[in-house]
Amino acid sequence: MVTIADVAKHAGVAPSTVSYVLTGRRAISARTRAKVRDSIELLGYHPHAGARSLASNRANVVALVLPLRTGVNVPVAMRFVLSVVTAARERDQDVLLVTGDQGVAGINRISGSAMADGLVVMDVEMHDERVPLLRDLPQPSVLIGFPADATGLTCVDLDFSSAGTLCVDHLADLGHREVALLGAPRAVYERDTGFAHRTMAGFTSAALRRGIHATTRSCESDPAEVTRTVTALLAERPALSAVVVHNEAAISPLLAALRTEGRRVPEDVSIVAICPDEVTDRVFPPLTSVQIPTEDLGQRAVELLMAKLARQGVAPATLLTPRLVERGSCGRAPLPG
Amino acid sequence: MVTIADVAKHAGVAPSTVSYVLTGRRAISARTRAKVRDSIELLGYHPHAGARSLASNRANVVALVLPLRTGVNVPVAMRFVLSVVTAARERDQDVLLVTGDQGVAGINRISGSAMADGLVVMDVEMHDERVPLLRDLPQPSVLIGFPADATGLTCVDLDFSSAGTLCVDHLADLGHREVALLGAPRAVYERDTGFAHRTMAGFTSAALRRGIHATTRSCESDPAEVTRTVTALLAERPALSAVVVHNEAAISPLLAALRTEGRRVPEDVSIVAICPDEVTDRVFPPLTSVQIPTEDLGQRAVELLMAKLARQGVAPATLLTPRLVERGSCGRAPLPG
DNA sequence: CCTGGCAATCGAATCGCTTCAATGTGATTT
DNA sequence: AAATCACATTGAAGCGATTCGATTGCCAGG
Repeated sequence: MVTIADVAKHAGVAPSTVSYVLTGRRAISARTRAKVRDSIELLGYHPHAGARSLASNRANVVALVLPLRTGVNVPVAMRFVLSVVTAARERDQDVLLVTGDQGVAGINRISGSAMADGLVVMDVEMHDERVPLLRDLPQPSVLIGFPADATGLTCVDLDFSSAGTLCVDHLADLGHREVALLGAPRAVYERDTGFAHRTMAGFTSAALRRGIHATTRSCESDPAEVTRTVTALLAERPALSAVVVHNEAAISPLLAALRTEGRRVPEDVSIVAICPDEVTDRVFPPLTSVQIPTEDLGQRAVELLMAKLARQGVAPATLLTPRLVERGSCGRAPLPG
Repeated sequence: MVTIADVAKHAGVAPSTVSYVLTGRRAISARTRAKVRDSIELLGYHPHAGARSLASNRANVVALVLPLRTGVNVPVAMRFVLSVVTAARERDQDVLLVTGDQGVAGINRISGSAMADGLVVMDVEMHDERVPLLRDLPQPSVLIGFPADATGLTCVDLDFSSAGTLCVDHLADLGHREVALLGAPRAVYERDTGFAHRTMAGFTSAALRRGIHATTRSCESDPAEVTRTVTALLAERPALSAVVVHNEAAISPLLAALRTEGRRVPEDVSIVAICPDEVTDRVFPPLTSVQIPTEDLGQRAVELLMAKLARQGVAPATLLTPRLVERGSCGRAPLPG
């Protein structure tokens, strides 16, 4: 193994000088810097991560805590993971993957052993057992999603309440008088997941304000279940003219079910999806949607974490404003009767 | 931070004794062991990962190299990731996630800095630029998938060639005379991915041997594209009575397209899927399938890696035998005409 | 010519753990 | 009672980086 001493010897300088060239924490003359860089290149030197972390108290590793619970949409979760990894790498951090079942014990282990300098925590529930723990961890953390009590934490999320509102307003503006929300699987609501509840709250309160009728339904990811749910919904609410779908796995089956029932989109039923952009494009017809900016959220989370690591103050809450993109799956409400 | 010295003082022993209790590398009396364990518990001690890795040359970290290329099915990839993480944790290893774009540079960095003791490499191509690199890395590695030249490497995979054969034999036994393979997206073949080619080879050679007609088609993941591909296929091959689908994303759209075309499963068309079990259950009708044992593969990969780390010899190639599970999507071939 | 100040570089201590040679301690054998 | 042995434990030397105070060389100002 090539050590810093080898590089130093080869370049004819002291080890500390090599270190300063690498970290840039002290001024080093251009000549020396070049010499050292050359030696590093030539010898193929990589600093030993363990040694570095021991000496500097910085591991240059971010832990990504990802409890893949039932009901979470895996491709969407993966988009977050990718954006976090990408953003982290841009800042010279590596990513340690801590998955669900490890839970609180996993966080304790990672934190206690100083494997990571900070944590990004995904899939946060309203009453998450990890939250009190994160609050008094020595390492900083950023949550993607909001728990019920976010004091002392840094959280990032889309403003799902506004997203719900935005959908209703869009549909109400088009004259719809009766709308429905096809939500996440039941399990997601039952464990009190913020984004699901908040969307629903925004949705129903906006409907109230606009004086239109709103139905909400949880919806499993199994296509057969979706079909059943949709069919039942259409039967129960004959005047229903628009559906907001906040469940990536339900989108295709929903469209198929409507086709089977002979309802055209958007002539008979308007649809707004709340999901990442990539999903809406993979489907026919393309859906008007409120975008979930996974890329952006992951990146923000890492940015905030880095800021906290640099002991800069950061906003405790970052709520991204939702944007509705029209793609033609919404039309004016059909005349009653 | 609680250090090993603190624990030692608290337990009234030498630091080295604490270390030996932790690693079990030397006999320590039951009494001392208990004392030390208590102190560890009481003080909430976690060994500093960096210090440990520096002193012992072992990071207790496995790097998972996951280039999420276009065409790979994300949920399936995630199943592998989960099984690797789970298996790793059972062996007290953590998992560092190295994603695609980092490629060769990423592997060099991880290896050079001794961040990980070994690598699990996914999504291996036939002519993968990472392969020669892995061959002379100081750290051991295990590939999930086979490159063209696997000498000097340890690889794990399902025997996809047999899987292709198995499907054809099953269908031929049922009297089918003309079958088709709906494969991975074109990009996957173009970059010479082993599993896709091998399935195809097994499929076509078995068809040849059984004297039945075989068509093969690559197939994009976009549902609209799938529909197009299927429709064209049915038009071109009017006598086609069975389809083998080796593309998770194509399954639902395929079934939908057949329904649209008025072909019943299995009365008019028999279907065999090659995919993880979870996929076949989420679909109606349940599909007869050759299972891709993601769980098993991930676990094997980690097992092999651990064996290599322990300097035990391991088989260079592990090919799991495919199993076909009947679920009722295959029937006897309809009589011609 | 000496001094003060600045920039660049060096040397040594330090981080927390593992490991190995050495030591202590009874029990067993001679 | 001395010698031997196995077992349990200790002390000190690293592992490879960072970091801080000290040192060097050089130039401007007096």
